[in-house]
Amino acid sequence: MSESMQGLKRSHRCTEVTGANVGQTVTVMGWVNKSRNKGGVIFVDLRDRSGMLQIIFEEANCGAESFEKASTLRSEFVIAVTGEVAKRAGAVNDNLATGDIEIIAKDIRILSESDVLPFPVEENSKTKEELRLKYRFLDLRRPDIQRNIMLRSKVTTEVRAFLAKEGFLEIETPILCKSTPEGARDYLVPSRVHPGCFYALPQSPQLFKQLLMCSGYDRYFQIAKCFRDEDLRADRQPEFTQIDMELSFVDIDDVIDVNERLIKHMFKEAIGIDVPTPIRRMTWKEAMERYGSDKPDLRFGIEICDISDIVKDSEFGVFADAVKSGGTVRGINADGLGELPRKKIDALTDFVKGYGAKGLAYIAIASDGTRKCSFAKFMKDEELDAIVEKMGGKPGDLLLFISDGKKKFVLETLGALRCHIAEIKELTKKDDYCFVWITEFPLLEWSEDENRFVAMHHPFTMPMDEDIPLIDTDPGAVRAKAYDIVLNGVELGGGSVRIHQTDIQEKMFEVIGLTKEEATEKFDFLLRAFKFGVPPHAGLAFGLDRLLMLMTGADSIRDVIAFPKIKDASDLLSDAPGEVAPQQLAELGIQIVSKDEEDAQ
RNA sequence: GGCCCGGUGGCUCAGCUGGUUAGAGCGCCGCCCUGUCACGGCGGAGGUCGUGGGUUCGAUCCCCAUCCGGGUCGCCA
Repeated sequence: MSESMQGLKRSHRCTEVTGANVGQTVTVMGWVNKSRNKGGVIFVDLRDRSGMLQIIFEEANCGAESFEKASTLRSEFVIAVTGEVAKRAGAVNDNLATGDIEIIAKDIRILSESDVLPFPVEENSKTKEELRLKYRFLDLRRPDIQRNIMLRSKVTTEVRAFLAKEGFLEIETPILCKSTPEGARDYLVPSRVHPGCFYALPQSPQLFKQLLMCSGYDRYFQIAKCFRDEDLRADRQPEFTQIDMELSFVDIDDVIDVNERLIKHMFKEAIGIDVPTPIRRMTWKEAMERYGSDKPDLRFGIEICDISDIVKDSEFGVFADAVKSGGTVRGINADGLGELPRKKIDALTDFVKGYGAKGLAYIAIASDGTRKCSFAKFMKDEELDAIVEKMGGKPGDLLLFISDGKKKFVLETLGALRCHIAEIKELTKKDDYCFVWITEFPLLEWSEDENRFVAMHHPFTMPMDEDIPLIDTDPGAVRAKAYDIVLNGVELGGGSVRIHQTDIQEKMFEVIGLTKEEATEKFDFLLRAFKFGVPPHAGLAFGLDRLLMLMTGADSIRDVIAFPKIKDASDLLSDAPGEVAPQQLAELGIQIVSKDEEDAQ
């Protein structure tokens, strides 16, 4: 039985009723979180997005009919209650914001009933994600998820307020775009009017925001949906949201300055955290050498140490050969883990093997100073001493080493191991916010697959002024005016100063092996715009989902997105993607070729 | 595409070396209860152990395949 709310008006959300309202008559509406029937008195915890409020039903106050209705209440019924606010006659509930008051019900309407739930609507759900996502509308009722979603709204509101004050204009860019084959895989949308032609959904508004600079809008921002058809992770969804911005007549420091103030504002207003500024800056090279990552987690130390010099002439072939072949041997000191059982060390070996390492060498120093070393028989004592000394090994420490002919591989694997160790040692507190700017990224990266240099960021990224001459002589050494903002090992955002001079842009295309014709074909509209007066400009984009994940302490961005997709990019709630009618395909001029037919051709 | 983890009443889980009447807590249903808030008391219902095949006298358990979900490597300019 569902009743109408005709003639009723909600006067308060649940937690908007306070002690100041005692004696007043209020009307509240929401969901029955829980009903406790004591026989002659019925307590109902009413819930809405603001929180919880206790309603009390006694026949003497609400009459027989309402009391009878109250006795039928079950979890998640939607009700409207009119009653008088009162100080609690019984014990105060300190766990509730409204724990010292209650509503003495005079009248109740059951606006909607509910089936028995597939899982409880409660905080810290232990329910499998599969089920939660199938019933996402229920999952979204959980107070912790509601707080996440509401915080997300708070953050975007504050971003708009801050950037508007700073002179940014919010401008929308197209969702139906032209496919640009560089970078991630595009989501494609077939065109009905142009059979055989496709739009692409934007991976980011990159080219359009640069055009807006060309058009003189000066400072642009957008809360922009972006799409990438790549495999998902806990922090990657096929559609995600960026706080995207671009500024004219600026250089790196201007972008960093306004964004540090934005970060400060967001963290203060959203979660009450004071972010100290200026935020530390670290070059890409330093981050890689010390932490094995371009997004180092600086909540803990455990820095990487180079022992190549010590072992390059040793009898241990694995180490010596790695150095001789142009590689390196490096280690980290997992201090305090010297007594780690063999099984756990083997687990660490399996961990690095997951990254492709052939093995993990170790020196375990027991608390009495005795060493267990996986490569002791190949090493002279003085060599081992030198290694331990260089790495600051003390009794109780565990020294772990990786060697390989490729330095990048050694650093990245140790970088991952370093974070893994920190997790084991529980060094990563979620409310410890360690920001760092990573700067001076390489402009170019050598691609083994394509046997050419490719742009590390994108081909419009400006080289550092002093490195411009190197483009012709040593392209791999050129540093870019690119920067990432990193928080607790997560790449929160990134950007760059863009090239606005034709000669540098042409050089850039040349070095990545793009002919003038190819460049024109791929980036025609941007290059055309650049002929007609282009201001120096630079920009940055934050991953809003990751930002919220870190602010809320969620383990996955799925917990801060209202309707996320699962690992295979489908949606368990709506069942997207789905097949479409043959008629729809015919209109689009699309023919589905089955696997068998494809093989036959 | 590779590797790892999981799938047992509505939910969360246990189930040893293959033989159990397949259990527990919560939830659900019924009755009782006027100060509960993890309410309480009494009683009750509810399971093709993801699916298919195999081994075996016998499979929730072992093997193979497959589906579903999670993590991760590759991938993500």
